[in-house]
Amino acid sequence: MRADARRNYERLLAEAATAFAEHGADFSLEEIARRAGVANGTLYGHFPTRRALLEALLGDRMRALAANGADLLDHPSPFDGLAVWARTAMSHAATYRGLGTAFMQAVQDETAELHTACQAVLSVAEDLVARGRAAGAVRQDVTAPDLYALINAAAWAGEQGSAPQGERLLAFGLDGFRTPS
Amino acid sequence: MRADARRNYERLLAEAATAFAEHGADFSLEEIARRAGVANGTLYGHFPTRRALLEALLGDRMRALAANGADLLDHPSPFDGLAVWARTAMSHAATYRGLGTAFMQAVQDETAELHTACQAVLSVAEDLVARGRAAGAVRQDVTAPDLYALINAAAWAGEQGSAPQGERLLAFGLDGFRTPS
DNA sequence: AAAACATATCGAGACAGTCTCGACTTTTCA
DNA sequence: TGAAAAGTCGAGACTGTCTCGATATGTTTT
Repeated sequence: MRADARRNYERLLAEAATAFAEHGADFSLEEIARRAGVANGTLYGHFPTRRALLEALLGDRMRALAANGADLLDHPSPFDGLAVWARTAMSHAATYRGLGTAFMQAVQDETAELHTACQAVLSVAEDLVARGRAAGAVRQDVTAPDLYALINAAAWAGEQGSAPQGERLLAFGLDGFRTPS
Repeated sequence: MRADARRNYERLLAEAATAFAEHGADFSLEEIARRAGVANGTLYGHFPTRRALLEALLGDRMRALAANGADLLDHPSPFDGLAVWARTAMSHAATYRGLGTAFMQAVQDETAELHTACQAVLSVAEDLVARGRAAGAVRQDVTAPDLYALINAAAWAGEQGSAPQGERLLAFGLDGFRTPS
């Protein structure tokens, strides 16, 4: 990769990160290019789609999230392990406004840049849920997609209303996953 | 209201209803005007904003939903009354893709055309939740905004994934609202 | 150091959408 | 019938997405 290309690439990522954080994940790409001091064709050269840009920004963190979930399979309480991970995952999904939507779409769209990362997350969710079910702490009818949907829906609610509202929703949902005593 | 104006108004509403149902609530207004055989200025004359159009399409149903909730205050089981209403509310919010978002925003934005209708719905939610709490069927820390957020978040999840996924999320969330036994 | 090559960048332009506004047309009713 | 009121039209200003050929820049070779 040429030196100037690398420079522009980094600059674009940096501007995108702050713009998305402040204004949501559907902020104008044209404006991001402008802020990075680059023509918009250059932006599209590096990131053919908005999702490619998101993958570049979030891919590592998504993979870290999957790893973190794998670690929590050792947690003394299967239920708490799952709950802790779910809260972490939700705060990831709340990094930028609009991310929950992107994650829900990416997991279904094979061609999405984020697809692989989302699959990894879903697979960890499956492991955590399976462990909870096996331990009798989680209802038998709870599935990994349920957990994934809950996490993203709670993040979405947090974006729409207030962050605490999202957290409350997650907490109630997780309690709904519990085996009734 | 002039006869031709009324005709155009109705025609626009009809086209909007089918277009929104098929393509979601952010379908092009320009295209709706075209389908109604009217210039786009005419559409904007009748409905200054997209939300005004949504209010015209959904206002009555929202008010009916509030009335329905009031009736359910008589339900033999406070919890089931709330649950039945929540399911109805969710299927309302799933009428068009993108509606959950509109409802969440409308309840906060005083100037939104849907604001009053959403307030009415929220107020019924409050009554249903209060009754459940009083009967000991619903956790003391559950609030009307929690219920409203759950309904719309579940509708959102249904849009993103599949409708059954949305219903599952609602069911788990409602179970999370239950007083633990 | 300059030529030759590969790589990036630029920015105009095609396209779609939102929204406004002044010129024009239709309805209404006195 | 003919104003006045009411409504409609559609061009045009604006923002955004995305593409592509001309141009410029960095890198490698001689």
